[in-house]
Amino acid sequence: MASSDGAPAPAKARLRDVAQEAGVSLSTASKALNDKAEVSPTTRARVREAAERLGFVPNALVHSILAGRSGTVGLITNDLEGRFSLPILRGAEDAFGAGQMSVFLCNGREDAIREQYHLRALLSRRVDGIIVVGSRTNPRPSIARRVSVPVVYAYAPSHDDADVSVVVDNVRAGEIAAEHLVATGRTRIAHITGDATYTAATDRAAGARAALADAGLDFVGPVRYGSWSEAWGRGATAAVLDAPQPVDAILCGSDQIARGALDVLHERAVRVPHDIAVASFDNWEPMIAGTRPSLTSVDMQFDAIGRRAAHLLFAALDGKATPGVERVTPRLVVRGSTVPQA
Amino acid sequence: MASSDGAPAPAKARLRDVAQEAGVSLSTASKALNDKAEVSPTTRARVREAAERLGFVPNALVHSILAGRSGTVGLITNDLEGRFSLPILRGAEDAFGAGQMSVFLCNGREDAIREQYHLRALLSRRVDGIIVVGSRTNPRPSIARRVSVPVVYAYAPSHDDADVSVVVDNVRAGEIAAEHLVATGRTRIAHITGDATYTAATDRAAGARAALADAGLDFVGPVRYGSWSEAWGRGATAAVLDAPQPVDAILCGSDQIARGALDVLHERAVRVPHDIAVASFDNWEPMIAGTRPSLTSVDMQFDAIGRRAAHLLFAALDGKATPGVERVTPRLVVRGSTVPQA
DNA sequence: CTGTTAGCGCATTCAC
DNA sequence: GTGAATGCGCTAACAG
Repeated sequence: MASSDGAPAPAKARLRDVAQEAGVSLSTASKALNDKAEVSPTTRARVREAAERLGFVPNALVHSILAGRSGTVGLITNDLEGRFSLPILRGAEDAFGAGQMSVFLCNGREDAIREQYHLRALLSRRVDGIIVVGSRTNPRPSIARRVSVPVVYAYAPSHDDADVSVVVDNVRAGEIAAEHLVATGRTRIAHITGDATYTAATDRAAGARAALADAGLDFVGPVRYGSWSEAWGRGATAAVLDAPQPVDAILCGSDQIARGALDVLHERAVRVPHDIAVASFDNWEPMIAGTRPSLTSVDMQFDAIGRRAAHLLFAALDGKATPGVERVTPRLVVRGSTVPQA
Repeated sequence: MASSDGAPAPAKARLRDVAQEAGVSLSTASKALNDKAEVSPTTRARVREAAERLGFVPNALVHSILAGRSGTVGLITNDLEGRFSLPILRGAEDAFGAGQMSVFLCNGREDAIREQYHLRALLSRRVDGIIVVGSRTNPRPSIARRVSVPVVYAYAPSHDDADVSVVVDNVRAGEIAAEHLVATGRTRIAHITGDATYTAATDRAAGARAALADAGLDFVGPVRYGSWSEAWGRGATAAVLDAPQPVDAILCGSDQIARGALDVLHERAVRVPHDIAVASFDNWEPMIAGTRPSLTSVDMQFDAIGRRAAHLLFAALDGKATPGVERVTPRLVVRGSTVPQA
């Protein structure tokens, strides 16, 4: 098992054993370990020591039954790679306070049956609440009508307005990106983005367009919807460059699309950002890290989503549910693809 | 909360409530729901129906206490992005059988204190076992000497030979990659890889060198250790091309390094794979997806590691622990960077 | 200050 | 067939 030395058999010690070892009664031992009531310091010390010696770890299962709260939450994800889930989990862990709340992570894999299966297991384990993380930003079906614990939807909102959801404000993301391009003097901006069936694509485009309108501008050419791939970034960028109207900036729907764009610009000896600036969305570190120049990108603040989801779950536990969709504001990270760097 | 319709208050139903609703005693209800002993079909049906109506979900906490096994395992990860953890979790979920076993995922964040904290929480929740996922392949300290449940180390092995570990066979990975290059007719192979303090770098290099030796070959030039970045891939590739000895293949320590290499080769109008073949390690989909040509890479089989870890944990639960390090064989994925594609 | 008792929700003996 | 009784590990009221 765990130890190589012939350590004392790691049989789980019970409070009873501790009490016996310390020569006190069950309840005294309990009080001593829980800093309860009046227990003489000597006794307390003796109990503590006994517990230490026996490697006593209180049984949280029992405590959960007694308290009616388990101190656990379920996180149901549908995101295979963990691209969103892990950062969100991190944020949630932070908000919960490490060790206070433990998280059951289960992967629904986009399969409703599987999700139901996991849901049942979570309820059976008496989680205090559930966070559902979607795989895309589109609204998703509510998890179940009769769930006995609060549910918070993260990243992908629930279809049902009565549910509690936290999402990235993609419209705002679009605005932020466009405002930045305008602020750095760009006026002829093309937009290449992903699949139009993703609200992430349409929302960002709408936000950007609105921000441009505020500056008396509009996109040059149509919004070029395609796929979230580098290949599409390359293809669409070539089309943009070959179009009659010149551009001085390309806003890309994702870092991967932007990589494709940079590739083609480099190939055609277009200087970035001097001739054409490039900005994108996601700020996905591994994608960003290697680009030349480094990529200005709008960060989606997954950690913040996780933290807010945890907070909203807490609030719901206290009966203070806040139905509706909360939007987290993304954050622009400026790098060399829009502003020349030292 | 969860439901928008005025669904019946989702107060958790207890077995007692079901029994009452069905007009039977507690134990009869229990037997009926657990397909136990002799209960008249009519009674059983009546109980079932009552349970359904009340949305009864058995309390697994109680069952865990009674059975002495909780049906949960802890997964302690140190991998911030979930790059390894999530695929490993997936594999483990598969091996456990969805819903049978629930997984507590906690993030140690490379912080021993934090890890201990989580460990304590897991033990308190009476997990049946623990899987520890490292952030790099280097051996890591054993989690604790006196842990009362089996522990399996995944990805990064434990320092302690008495522990149970499952890792990728990086030496084999190196061999596989080199064998492939040799099999496709390459004889002058350079190797660019990451930080030499990572065993992943040194093991792969050693494996590749051994395979080359079997073919009467050796690397052209020194193994170029650096960092796991595209920038290093670019820099080192330039150095390789500028060196006096010509090469016909570059083996890269990671997909990111390979991206950097492809970049420079493309820039210098070197044809891949015609003039120089490129192969790498990790087979990380998002990194691979956009390259031109697509990248031949050795897949690290994280799912398999997760599955094996789960199996080993099961075995240990049955008292059949298998101390030592088990190595999972990686798998070559051939693409256009080594073999011209249709 | 310390010990005794009841009971959390359920499965599992046993009697009836 | 069915139901009342014991107990899992622990804490919260009570007594002493």
